[in-house]
Amino acid sequence: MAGRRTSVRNLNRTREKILAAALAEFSARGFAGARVDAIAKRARVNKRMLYYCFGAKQDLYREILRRKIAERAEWLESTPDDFPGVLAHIYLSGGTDLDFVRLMEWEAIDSGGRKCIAETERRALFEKAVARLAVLQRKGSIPRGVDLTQLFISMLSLALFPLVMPQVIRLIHGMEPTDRRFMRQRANFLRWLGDRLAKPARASRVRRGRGQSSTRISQLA
Amino acid sequence: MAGRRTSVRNLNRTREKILAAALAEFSARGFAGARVDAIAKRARVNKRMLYYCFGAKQDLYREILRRKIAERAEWLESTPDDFPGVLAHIYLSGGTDLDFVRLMEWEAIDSGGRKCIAETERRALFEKAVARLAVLQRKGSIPRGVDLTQLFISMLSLALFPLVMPQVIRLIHGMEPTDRRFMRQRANFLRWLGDRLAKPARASRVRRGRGQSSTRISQLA
DNA sequence: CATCTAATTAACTGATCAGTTAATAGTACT
DNA sequence: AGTACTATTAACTGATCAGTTAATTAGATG
Repeated sequence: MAGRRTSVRNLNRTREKILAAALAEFSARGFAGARVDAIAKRARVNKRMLYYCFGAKQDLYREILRRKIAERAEWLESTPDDFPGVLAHIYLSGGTDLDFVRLMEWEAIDSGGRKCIAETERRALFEKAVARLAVLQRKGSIPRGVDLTQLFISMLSLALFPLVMPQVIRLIHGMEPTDRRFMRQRANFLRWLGDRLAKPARASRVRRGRGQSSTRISQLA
Repeated sequence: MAGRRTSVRNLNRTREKILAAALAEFSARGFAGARVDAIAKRARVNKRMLYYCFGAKQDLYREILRRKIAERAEWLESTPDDFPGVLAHIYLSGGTDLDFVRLMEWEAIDSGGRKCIAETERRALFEKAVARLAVLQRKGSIPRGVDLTQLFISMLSLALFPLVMPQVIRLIHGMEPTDRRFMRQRANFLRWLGDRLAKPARASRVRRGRGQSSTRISQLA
């Protein structure tokens, strides 16, 4: 009767183990490359349980995507309100989540153009993010006339690319994109870049003194 | 004796047909997802001929990668010498080659971190590209103190991201990243961005008047 | 035209893998 | 302690796929 922790049977625990294993496997190998047997083995669960809990491989995959996207829903919502800082924040909060980036990459490359998971929600999320840029633009921290859609695409590009193309980072830089030193360098650079893009204040601001974002703009190594 | 074009047997022609078909198939589905039978069918060639001409699937794949990379060797070499223009040029000349971008993406995601094809050549190519940025920096069109490695990574990010993550572009923008109108918009934006990043001239330049790159910086839709 | 080699073919093989079957063991309730 | 249901298991199945076998045919050479 009591919910002892080492119970031999516990469907919820089994479910959680499968989800964790499936995230790892799908992130590593994508849908086509993932092996149901490998997920079962990783989860230390009989293969049959995957079908018992989640139905077909395809259903499990969708569930994993759905959950990861939900987990990242606040990603673009909780961005700081100063423009230059947003870029580095997006990078550090989303562009360093390996599983997330890889799942998005598999989604991009696996399908020729099928409908995405949670399409309407994601579209709404992006729209809201662009709207927030519009606010910043009206407040004057983004120059007038800039195409905000392209700007937003560029921000995601800058934030996600390192984990999307780790081999390119390795070839150019020599470090792994997950290396803490690399991440620090990149965040610094993105702060500098954000500053550059931000509209120079009407008066003679520009040189130092904004506190929030412009700490450490030295870009030497 | 004469090499008539409609000869029933012609190994070179067979080879070319296989290479073209393999590029399409590997670009679309990656190494693991590509089907040898599908390549043969696309090429209208008996499957056995793939093995006869190229050995195993793995060998054919490497050959495709090798060729595409060689084809793109001059990609970063032939960049214009003015800084703001380089970014848009990289985008238009490499970031719109779907097969190329997809092969790089498959390379990124397929392998856990195995050695890349043509690793030393590519490293040298990237090094040279960064060195060219250093020249521009010394000439004053890139601000002092900027981390050129990070800058270069950012340029590739901005140029390649749309084709790397087409579904994101679709969700944010509504258009396909291959759409001519999208490409024009993006190139314009990248010109603006390049201008922004470039060092403002010592005197009072900044407002208009550089000719080479700053044509069309209006960013309204 | 006889012969030899290079190009091409259809049919096969063994491995791998998603999904299924059917039997078994734990748990709750009476 | 019997009954009913739920979770778990091992073993199986049919499809798919990379790679192979062995036979066949086009064309060059003498």
